Amino acid sequence: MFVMSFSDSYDPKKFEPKWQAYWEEHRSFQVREEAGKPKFYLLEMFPYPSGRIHMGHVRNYTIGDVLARFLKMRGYNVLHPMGWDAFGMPAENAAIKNKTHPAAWTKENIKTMQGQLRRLGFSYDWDREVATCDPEYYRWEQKIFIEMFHKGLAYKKKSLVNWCPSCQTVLANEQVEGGACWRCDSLVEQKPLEQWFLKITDYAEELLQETYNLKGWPDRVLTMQREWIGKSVGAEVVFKVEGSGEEIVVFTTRPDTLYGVTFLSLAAEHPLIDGLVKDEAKRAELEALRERVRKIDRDKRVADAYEKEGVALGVNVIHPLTGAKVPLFAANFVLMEYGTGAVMAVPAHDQRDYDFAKKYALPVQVVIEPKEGAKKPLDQAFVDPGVMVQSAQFDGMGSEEAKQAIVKFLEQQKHGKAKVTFKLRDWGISRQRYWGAPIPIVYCETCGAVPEKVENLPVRLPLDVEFTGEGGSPLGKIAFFVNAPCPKCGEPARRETDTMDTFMESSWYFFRYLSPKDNEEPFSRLSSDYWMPVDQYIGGIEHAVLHLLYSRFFTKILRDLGYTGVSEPFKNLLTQGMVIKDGAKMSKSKGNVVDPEYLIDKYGADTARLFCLFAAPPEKDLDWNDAGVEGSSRFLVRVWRLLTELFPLYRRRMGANTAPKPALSILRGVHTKLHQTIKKVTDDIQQDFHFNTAISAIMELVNKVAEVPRADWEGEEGAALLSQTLESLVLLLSPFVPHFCEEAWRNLGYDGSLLDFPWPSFDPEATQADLVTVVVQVNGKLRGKIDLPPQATEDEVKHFVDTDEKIKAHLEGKSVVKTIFVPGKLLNLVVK
RNA sequence: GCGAGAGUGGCGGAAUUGGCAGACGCACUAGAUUCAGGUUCUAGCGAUCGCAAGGUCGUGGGGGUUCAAGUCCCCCCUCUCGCACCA
Repeated sequence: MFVMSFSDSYDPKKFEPKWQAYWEEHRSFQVREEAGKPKFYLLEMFPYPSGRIHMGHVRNYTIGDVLARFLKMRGYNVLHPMGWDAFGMPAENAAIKNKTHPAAWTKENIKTMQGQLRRLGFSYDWDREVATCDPEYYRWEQKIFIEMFHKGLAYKKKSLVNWCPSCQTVLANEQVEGGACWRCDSLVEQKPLEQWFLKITDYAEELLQETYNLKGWPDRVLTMQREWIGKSVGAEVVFKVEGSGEEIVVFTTRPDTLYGVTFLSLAAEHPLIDGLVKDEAKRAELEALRERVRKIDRDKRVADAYEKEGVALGVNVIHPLTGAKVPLFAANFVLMEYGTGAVMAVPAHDQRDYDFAKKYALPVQVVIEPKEGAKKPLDQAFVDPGVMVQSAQFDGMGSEEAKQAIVKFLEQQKHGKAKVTFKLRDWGISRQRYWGAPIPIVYCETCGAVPEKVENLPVRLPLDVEFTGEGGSPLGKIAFFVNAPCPKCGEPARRETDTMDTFMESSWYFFRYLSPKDNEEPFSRLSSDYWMPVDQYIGGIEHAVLHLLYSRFFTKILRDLGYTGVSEPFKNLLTQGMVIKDGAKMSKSKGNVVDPEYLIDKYGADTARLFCLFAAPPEKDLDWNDAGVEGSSRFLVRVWRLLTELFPLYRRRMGANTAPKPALSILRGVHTKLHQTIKKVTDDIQQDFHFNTAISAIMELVNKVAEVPRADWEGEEGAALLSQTLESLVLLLSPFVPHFCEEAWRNLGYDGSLLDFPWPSFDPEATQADLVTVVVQVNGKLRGKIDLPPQATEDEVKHFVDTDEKIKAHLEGKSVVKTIFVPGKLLNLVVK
């Protein structure tokens, strides 16, 4: 039924589609829970269906595919799903521009991109495919939202929010980068709006603590998350305003400096200011300050670029411990969003306060001195720990120790308390856009905001909508959507017209893959208990604090709602580098895009895959190089030709994993190299994903095999080794270039797929070469080399040295004072 | 400014515990095959001195430890990324 032959030249077009169809028909990558096998959940970040696959996708998914295939051959039950992050703004923009519908546009793109992924031969279980715009997907998100609402984890609040004027919608804090929109780079404005929020701050401490247990994540991602969460331990201190009942609460991380407070600074927008300042001239001055602060916001704040300035409010506050009167200022460097929007100023021990005090000639009161004695005069703030001075009963205490002591004292005196502050804010998830999952809430005159009944879910996004491109969500204009009965009292009410942030969908899609067709619940607990957590997650670094933080948060929510037993979704994370060409990230605007489909057409999918893997290790940026692609293609042609040439000598399964070490020296070399290569490829794949070195090791093996004269393969020993070598070679290459290897495997005479064969194994003893090069150095400089058995002794190497004229020349007239011998490596003679 | 990472031929990149720097590939050069080009094959390919044998230098710069440093320590420079007045 098949021909044992390598008669044809390498022509990927002829067999790549055939093998894709084979895997499909045989459901080669379909998996289910199996008790007998170790499980491995391998996940790559699912794409936004923008229209076409780009090189970044090819790289990301090829990296994942190598692992998936490798692990499958090593006996793991590998879950490797794929889906679509299908809601989002580009669909809406395209709809307006091209007079189409976001749903149609998205569906079309998914179809195209799915075809492209298939053409690359990725090993997905397509039966688990998920598209987040499917009502059967977002239905469960709505249910989870409602459960969060009931637990007080989803709530509505009016506040200043980030508004992108170009996207015409609100952005979460995580989605503002340097004051600009993460998607379109427009400058973000602040706008007061009523919005739905998720209480991620309830999980701030756990999200932070767990970062210390995520051993399989890159440090830099964990650091970014920790900084984003931004925990500060300190205290709140209450200052009474002189001549008024008002109190001002400040947050400080330096309670040890409390006796050094010489004034107080409020944020320009602090709500107490208006009540405290009656003077018209002062009010005008304040207004000018606020205007400048707003402008700074717009121009992106750069710490050093703006001088500290402020307005004296003409009001004093009372120091809670000393009773001293200290003046109150509004200052441009105090942020309303952080802490309490009010700061106690200690110029001696905080550089900002010091700068401010110098400018306005305010007193500087030292309360901590360095252990080695005070430096006078102070020309900048002293911010290090030291010894307490001028601090009443705390004098002489170490400042670190005094932090706690002073907080304790404040608590006793009821002037303050210990306090922990986070930079992390609650996650605003309302979006004033159409193409997203509806927020399942109905507003009723009498009952207020009421969640939709769970049995009525999904709240479907209406598809019959006009796209005009004019501001605002079109949902508000659709009467049959907006008008809904109150789920509680049944009276006519109005539906929420905002949709959910699309990061909601991507925060739990990896759970939905576990039972994607479940119509009882979001996903089954059983499948989650079997598959979760994701063993290896692969994707771009750009989601370090967005998607990856939200997903961690959602997982904890799902745990607390009883859906899963895991607290962290991703055990190991690999962040792959970008694809660079001509010094810049590939992008349409730069005009340096290479279309993957063009590559497949020209060279075949295997070449495209091979180049992505060979050009750089996964975590580094990949520098695109058209000539390099040629090289990868050439390598495959070369291997194919080698197989074709050697095929007549090949005898199937003759020494498949047992070929003994031959007597002939050149074959012994191949035998050693083969075992070394199996070891190296295996280690490189599973230890650090360094596929580039794995591939170069295979290239070396191929070079070695090609050097052997044909006649040397002909005896029994040679044939056994040839059998093992060729079969191992094909199996070792198969995770990287699967179509090539399946076809080669078949040509070698096998029916079916090589996926059913085990990964080659090696004999550690056989990796040891007969001879190793021992280096001879004189005074650390290389003077000679000799090939000797690895166990050669120092005396044997010295004996060689005595017979080598070149080395002897360097020893002429000198005496050896010391020798260093590293067996199998080198001999270093130190002479005088 | 703070934090993290990186700096190795013309290029992408390799180098267990410190032990032959430059694996593998690309580009390039010469030759062979073909002869229209391409493909393929052989050889060369860090710099420098030398006819050669061979020598000297060489992993951003400077110092140090060591028999031996790309690798360890100290100082400096450059680049990339992240954070950016967070009290």
